[in-house]
Amino acid sequence: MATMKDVAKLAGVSIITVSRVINSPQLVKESTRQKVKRVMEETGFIPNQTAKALVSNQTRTIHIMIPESHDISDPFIMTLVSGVASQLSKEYYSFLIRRDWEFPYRCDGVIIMGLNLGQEQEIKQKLPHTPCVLFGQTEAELDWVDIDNRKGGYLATKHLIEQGHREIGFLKIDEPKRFPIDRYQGYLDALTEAGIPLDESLVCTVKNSEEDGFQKSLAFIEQRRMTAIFASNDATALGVLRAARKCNRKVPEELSVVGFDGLFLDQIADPRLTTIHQPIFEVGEHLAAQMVRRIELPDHELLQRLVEPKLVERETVQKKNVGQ
Amino acid sequence: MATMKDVAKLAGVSIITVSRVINSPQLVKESTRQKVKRVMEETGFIPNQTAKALVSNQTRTIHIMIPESHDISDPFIMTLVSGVASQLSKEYYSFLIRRDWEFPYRCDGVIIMGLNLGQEQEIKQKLPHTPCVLFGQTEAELDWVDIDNRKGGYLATKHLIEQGHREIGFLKIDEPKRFPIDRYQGYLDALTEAGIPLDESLVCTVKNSEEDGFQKSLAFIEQRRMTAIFASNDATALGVLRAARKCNRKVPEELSVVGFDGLFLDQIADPRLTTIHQPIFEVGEHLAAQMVRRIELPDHELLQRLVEPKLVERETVQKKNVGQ
DNA sequence: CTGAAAGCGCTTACAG
DNA sequence: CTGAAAGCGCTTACAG
Repeated sequence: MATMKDVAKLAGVSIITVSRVINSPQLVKESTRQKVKRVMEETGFIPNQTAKALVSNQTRTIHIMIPESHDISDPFIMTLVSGVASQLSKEYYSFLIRRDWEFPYRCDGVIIMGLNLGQEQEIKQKLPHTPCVLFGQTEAELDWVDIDNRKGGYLATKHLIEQGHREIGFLKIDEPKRFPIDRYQGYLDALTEAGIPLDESLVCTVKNSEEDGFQKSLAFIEQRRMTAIFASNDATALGVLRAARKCNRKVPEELSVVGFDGLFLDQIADPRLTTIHQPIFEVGEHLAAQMVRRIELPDHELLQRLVEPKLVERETVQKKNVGQ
Repeated sequence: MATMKDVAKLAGVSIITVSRVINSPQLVKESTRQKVKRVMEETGFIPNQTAKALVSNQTRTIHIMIPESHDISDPFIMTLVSGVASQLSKEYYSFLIRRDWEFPYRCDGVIIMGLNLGQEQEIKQKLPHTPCVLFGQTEAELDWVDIDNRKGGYLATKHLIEQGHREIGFLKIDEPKRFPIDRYQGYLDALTEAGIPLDESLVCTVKNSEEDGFQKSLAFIEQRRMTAIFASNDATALGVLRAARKCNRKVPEELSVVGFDGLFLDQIADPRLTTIHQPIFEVGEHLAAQMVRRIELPDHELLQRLVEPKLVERETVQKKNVGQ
């Protein structure tokens, strides 16, 4: 495999000139540049990035931090990872998945997901000299990409209101993260806009699972007289559908349901779930693009980007019946 | 960031001894080893892999070749990529996705998928000095991992036969790959075992799409008097379901259908599709594990592994009716 | 516009 | 059991 040394000798120039042709060609006289380029083609020269990395103290490798609590074979994670992989690869950065904070390898930057509220503050201590991009917005001075969860919550609730519903239950995910709060806020936004006062007895806190969605909404459905439920994600929405089946309340005729995620579960639900779709693959691409941006432009202003989710209408929402 | 030089000075040994403690500790006297290890901990020393890579001519980076004809956001590819990423990361190898054969970066090995029949022969010329692992079996002298497609085809057909079906249609994917042939062979195996002679008029060639599955099976369903169809993958099986709906043949009462893939489409089908599930995430893990194995043991014998698919029974197969 | 020289942080025969 | 020295293939002030 040809090295810069070989190319230099064949082109009758010094090794430095070859380096310049690659990294700052404008500094090299046209004719020498042509000559060097020709030799590079003839020899099939590929620069050794490892040597470059050593001298410039870069690795061209990104880590993506996925806490051990998340299953990598989950469709959400697979989609995010694929988006990151796709974009990084286009920019010729490689990456690997990291499951904890201790790690025996260096990298140029870390993409971080799954943080709890407040944990953002520790990031700078844990990774003092490493550029980071977070999946999830924060007040901290960090780069991030996030879904506009508040907008999503608003769209879901507004859709139900437009179908004539006024008694709309809300299942709030019980996790110390920001997204449940934002989705709840969006729910409030839509109610306020429509002049519907908040009935706190229609708001219920659930664990993030189909099972708890089922358990909680069982009691919930029987006690309250709501005509629609907005569940904070598709897993709990599936629980609602099961509970409705058990209570003999037909969906969507007697109960409308909207979920949030739109990755997979919405389509296997029976009936197909109307939901707010999060473009997670794109989020992964943005995370990667911002990571590379930050590495190559360390002094760039904060990179923070909100991605729009959108309503996907399927089979679980219907106009409120007159008798309902 | 501490270097080996710093550690050596603090431990009062030479830099070589530090290197030995890391790479071949058995060559170092117990007491010096302890001393060096302590200093490494105190200084939080992390070896610079880039420097190691340069001197040992390794990159600790793997490429995965996904031809441009494949969409990276397809669930099949996302699952495969995630399996590869997961396993490589455990072994501290990073990776990137490559879309063509020309590539300006070096790597320690290439995982290759999506090859057409016969293309395996060119691999060694295209990548003369790079270890490769293929997704897809071949006669060529190469490492590979594959789904046992013949076994899968056998399981699908046998399941239909056990339900009393004897006129079983087969949709053969029209691609210059090996898997359609293997699945067809499995179909023949099951027929032979049951003593059912092959009726070639029941075998139909289709493009790999829902649309062509629909078009071809339309005529197919009307002309023939088969009671069941085994489609070579879930996309074409969905086409069969649509065609059956159009011809007013109820599935599974009047027509049983089995697909192949079991990644996603099978669950969104209506009714839910009985299919042969391919464990693609695991295939990705095996590909990565074999890649690392080959790199670290270059003279190891050929690494070739067949992964078992399995039948997932859902709603599109029924016992053959007496009148059918 | 071009080049000689030092150095990035490791490993590896070779010597003792 | 331990160390001095060369070298992996690049980049980067510095000089001319």
